[in-house]
Amino acid sequence: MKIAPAYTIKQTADQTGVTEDTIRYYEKIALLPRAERKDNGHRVYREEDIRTIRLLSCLKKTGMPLEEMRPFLAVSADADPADYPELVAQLRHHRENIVSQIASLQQVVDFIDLKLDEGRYRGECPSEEKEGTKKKPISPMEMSHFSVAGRTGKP
Amino acid sequence: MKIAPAYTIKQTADQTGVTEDTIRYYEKIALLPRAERKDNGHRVYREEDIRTIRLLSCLKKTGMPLEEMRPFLAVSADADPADYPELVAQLRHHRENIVSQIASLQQVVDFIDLKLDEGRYRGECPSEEKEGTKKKPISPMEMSHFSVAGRTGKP
DNA sequence: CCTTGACTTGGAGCCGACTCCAACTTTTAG
DNA sequence: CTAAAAGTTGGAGTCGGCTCCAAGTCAAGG
Repeated sequence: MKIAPAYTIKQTADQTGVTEDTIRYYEKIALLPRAERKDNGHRVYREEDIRTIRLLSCLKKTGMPLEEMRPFLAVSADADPADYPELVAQLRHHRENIVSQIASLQQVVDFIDLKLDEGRYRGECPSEEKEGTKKKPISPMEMSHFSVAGRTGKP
Repeated sequence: MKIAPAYTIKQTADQTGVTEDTIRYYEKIALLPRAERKDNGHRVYREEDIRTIRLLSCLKKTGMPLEEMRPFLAVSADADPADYPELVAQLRHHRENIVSQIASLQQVVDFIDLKLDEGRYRGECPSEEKEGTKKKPISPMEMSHFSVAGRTGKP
């Protein structure tokens, strides 16, 4: 039998980058299962809990609302996903979302790169083309957004 | 001179997937520049505006707070980024964030795939291993999160 | 024995981002 | 001429996600 290392809420907070308050909050709304307690009532966390919290934190960074994280926890927790076909569907659905989010993000990165490069070798010629006229035929990878009105409400 | 197509706020909302209310709200907080008006006071949007709104929407999906989007608008709007070194720094900073977000998301996708596969060819043997025991040595690409306690508070 | 510190709880308050509303004007259709 | 549709404004309300108390418990140190 090996000793399972245990952590206080503070240590857990430090390790995950999620505040104690937030961890308690997640437990309150049952996003996290009720943590095991010591005799004195203090919460005890294990490695797995920390991994879960990190997963939540990671999902959160991607803008996912807490409610949508529940399916992940269900799978993460114990479940054999195959037991819950509905859950599997949800997961697949989320996978799609995330994949398309990655695409979105990649576009934003491209956008930034484009803008940064653009600035780099365009030596401040007084461009006065009024509006909407593309200044330069940019790479085939334009894809979507960017480049907007000249009317920015500047004096 | 070619005719620049113009859109109502409703059309704009439809095209961007952002509600009219939200568009007005963005204008109110000056996240969008004050839209041009017709004689009757109605807002008029152009292609560029629509692109901008889509960019906002895209950034929002990634969980970015509205305030952090302002630099993007500045660049998107008119600016030669090179003129504003501070802005360039911000952009680079955001680029980093986004790249690491992509990595996070990729991990989540891997996580899902792993879980889905796991379920696929594990044919429902009555697993009763109590807790935390990894059921199977999984791929070298474990990387981070997932797999959590068996204590999920389920009846 | 008393303080300090790390924890507990319940609940209040806060901020960001909408979302909804009432009151109003204008345009279009019948 | 009236009514419906689509817009305007300012402001209030809502909701998610924390964040911050106050009051209390317990454990160890001086």
